[in-house]
Amino acid sequence: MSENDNKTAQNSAELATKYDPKAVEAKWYKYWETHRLFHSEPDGREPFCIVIPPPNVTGILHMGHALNNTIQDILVRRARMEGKNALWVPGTDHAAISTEAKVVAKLASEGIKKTDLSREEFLSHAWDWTHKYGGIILQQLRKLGASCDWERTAFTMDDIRYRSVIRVFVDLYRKGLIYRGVRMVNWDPQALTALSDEEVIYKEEQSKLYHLRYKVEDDPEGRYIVVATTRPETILGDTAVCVNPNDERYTWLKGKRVIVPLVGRSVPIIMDEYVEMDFGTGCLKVTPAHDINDYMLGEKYNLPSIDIFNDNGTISEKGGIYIGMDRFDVRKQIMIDLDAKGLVEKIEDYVNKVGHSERTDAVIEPKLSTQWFVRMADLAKPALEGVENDEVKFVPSKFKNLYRHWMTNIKDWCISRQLWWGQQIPAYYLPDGSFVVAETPEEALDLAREKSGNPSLSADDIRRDPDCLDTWFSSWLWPLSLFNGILEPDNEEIRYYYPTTDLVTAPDIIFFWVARMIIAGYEFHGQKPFNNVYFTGIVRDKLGRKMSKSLGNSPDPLDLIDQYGADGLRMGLMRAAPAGHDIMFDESLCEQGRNFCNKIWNAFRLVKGWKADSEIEQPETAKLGIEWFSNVLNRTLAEVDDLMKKFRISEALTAVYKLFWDEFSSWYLEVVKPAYSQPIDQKTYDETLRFFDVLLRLLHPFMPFITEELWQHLAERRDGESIMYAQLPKDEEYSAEIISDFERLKEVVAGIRTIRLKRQIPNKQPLKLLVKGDADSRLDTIIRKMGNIDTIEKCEEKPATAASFIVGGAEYMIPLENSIDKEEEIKKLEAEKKRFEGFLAGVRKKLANERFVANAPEAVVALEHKKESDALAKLAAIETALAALK
RNA sequence: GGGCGAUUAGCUCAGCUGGUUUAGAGCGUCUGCCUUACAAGCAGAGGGUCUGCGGUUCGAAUCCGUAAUCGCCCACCA
Repeated sequence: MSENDNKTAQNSAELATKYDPKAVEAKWYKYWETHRLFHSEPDGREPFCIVIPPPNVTGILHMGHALNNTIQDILVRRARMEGKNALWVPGTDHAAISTEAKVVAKLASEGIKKTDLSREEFLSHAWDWTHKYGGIILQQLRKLGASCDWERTAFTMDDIRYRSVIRVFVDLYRKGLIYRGVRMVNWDPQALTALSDEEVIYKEEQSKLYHLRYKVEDDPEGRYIVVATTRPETILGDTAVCVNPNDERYTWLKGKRVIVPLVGRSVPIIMDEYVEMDFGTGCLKVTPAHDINDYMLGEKYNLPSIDIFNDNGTISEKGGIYIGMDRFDVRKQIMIDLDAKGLVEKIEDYVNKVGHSERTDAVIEPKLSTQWFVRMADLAKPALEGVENDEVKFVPSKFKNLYRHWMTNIKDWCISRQLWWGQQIPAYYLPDGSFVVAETPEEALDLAREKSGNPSLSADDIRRDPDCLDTWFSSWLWPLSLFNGILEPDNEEIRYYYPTTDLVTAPDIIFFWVARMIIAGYEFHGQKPFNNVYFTGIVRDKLGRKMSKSLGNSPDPLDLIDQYGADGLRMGLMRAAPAGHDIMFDESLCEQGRNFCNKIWNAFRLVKGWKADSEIEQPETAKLGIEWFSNVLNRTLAEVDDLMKKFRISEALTAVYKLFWDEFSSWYLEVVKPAYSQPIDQKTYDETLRFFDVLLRLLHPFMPFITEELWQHLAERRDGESIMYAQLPKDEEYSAEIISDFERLKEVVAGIRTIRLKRQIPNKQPLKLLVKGDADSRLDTIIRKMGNIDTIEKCEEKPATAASFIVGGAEYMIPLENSIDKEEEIKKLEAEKKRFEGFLAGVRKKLANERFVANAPEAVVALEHKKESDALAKLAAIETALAALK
């Protein structure tokens, strides 16, 4: 490959006028990979490490991934170029619920029911599925340019990670931090499993508040009370009605019983202050089996609990009626039946929040069941402290509040899932119903024999818990388990790479994952898992809506790469993505990125097209241009360094963007550019290539492909070398004065160009420039070149027909043959005069204020004085210009 | 119900230890250019008084308070 490319590099005329990412990206990615340039092993250098937030193994790349992984890649690539031993570890997550759901659906389409399969058979289908679809997303990450060390690709269910999870479970159990118990849990009737609190998403929904009549038992007057509920189907499980004891409307009910409609069950009236008197009717039906609050009331008053639902959300035998019907169908039917009996008082519109499963979106059913839990309160303490004292730094820091709130109100974590796809809980039940917890079946048997006092117990006598662990129970170990830090806590890799450097993730998994990793880090390794957490924003569409499959508003990142190139997509995403702020994504952002690639490409074509000649003397313009640009370059290097340290990545990219486009292309290249088909002097040529080299290095973390491509055209290199390892210059000095002098020059040139535009003077026609007043002539040669000025002269009297503009304290004039529009000139000058008079008045007001002069720092006062004198000079120039006109 | 964040140009956003010229960028708009690196481009122009009100300060887009609007997170009100 290099032979061919080097040939094209010899002659830029062969480079296309447009950059074509397709031809370049695949080639370089392969080059990087085959030369193992992403690979890292422990050595003497300072480590820099990021672990990828493992995407769902069967998932595909979406915009959130694109953003998140671009940021990680930028950080890793930059670290490499700073001389660090940079490692980015990739991997995927087994995503228990969603993968199992996909496999179940696939089997169903083949007419196979999960219940007909053994656990082993099902798992073999699941592994087939994982191997077939797994890792697609990792291929997609390659398209994005992600410089992951693929040799280290891990999976939350592979051997090391599986065993790590089991070891941790046993460890926590033995520490008394894992327990098994009956609790009200969030049940997903579609996935048929319990969920943790974090996996429930509450959505506001338009629903109804049904007012139902419950007859008072044996009441001679035939009175009834009205109960308000959003879930009439649950009356099948009612075991009481509750009112507030202070509610005078209902004191007559004390000690009475009411009849549950349709089912005809007699239930007691209980009195508890939990009931709000002013909500609904003030009467609350109590269904201990299907509502967390009712459950607590049931416990308190010793009420029976009737579980009227099957696991799949249909009515169970215990419901008595509607057996086998779906809960939502029952809701409709029961209202018809109640209405027929005259038991419906009224139906109101009502907005309430309904819990949905994060994975399946099914409406969650609160359900009593036996599950495994992690006791969190003590585990959370060191993790809370670590973030509070910035040992783990959050960027932006506002997420500390969120974290603190969650950590200080942390609930026990329900970790068992009624699934097969995942790490099976290592608990083994004895014939008597008690259990032991152990890493292996052998160990479990030993423990069981010991516990039962029966040495003849065999493996067949003990039964392993069929449930699996929550996926997050494996991903919370990720920064440790990737380096085998759980099974071998003192190995070389974990010692070298842990704690990792940065974690990049979206804020919506701060509790699911980030908080728990921090907890796990302190608990299982005595150390934080990472130094910094960078929270990205959420990618939204132009209208601010979250991107989602159902809305169809999410572009496919691969399509975008196809259209704009990976660099274009990366650039577009990053320009709009400050930390922690959601980004309103618009394809025009990618267009900008693509255009920028093209700009770089064409700047390169220009430079490579020059013929250098060592016989030619370096012109003054080039000398001055080089002096100026190297200062601007150094200033930007420092600026970018500072911004990157603060994770202000989009600002850093903006700085680089402007440096390349505005300063380098629009000014520097134009200043040093030789006349058409003329050779350039060797010195300027070499300097320009040097600048280009530094610019490419600076750009590389953001735009890896085009920079690698051009870097290889720039200079000869050996096979296996890459810009990836070219080092960034650091701590270069610059002069602010040289830069500001050039800024003034830009104003002068812009002034000349404006006059040309307004007067319709072609750029080709050379002009004469007259200068009146105090002006530095050091950069005059550049003014000549950039403004196409043939002579610059000092002058005292303004010619009658000269158009003019003012920069600093000097007036610049272009004598014109045809007369000028006096009125317009005067108007313009008057406006400018007014502006500066206002400005001057402000400055003088400050300076006249004794307290300002006394209190403000010296430098600030000096600056005000400088502003004053500058404004005075400018005003004087304006005045003389006006006088000359009038 | 609690908490957090936002409100700056037509749009999307910078401006994060108060003073760097009475606010910057990109996109869009307007004007003139196919000037042999780039029309995916070049050269220019216009456009905001920083959501309202009050305060602190010599000085406020920046700090404090308050109101309004929007967004997010958390919470067991049927």
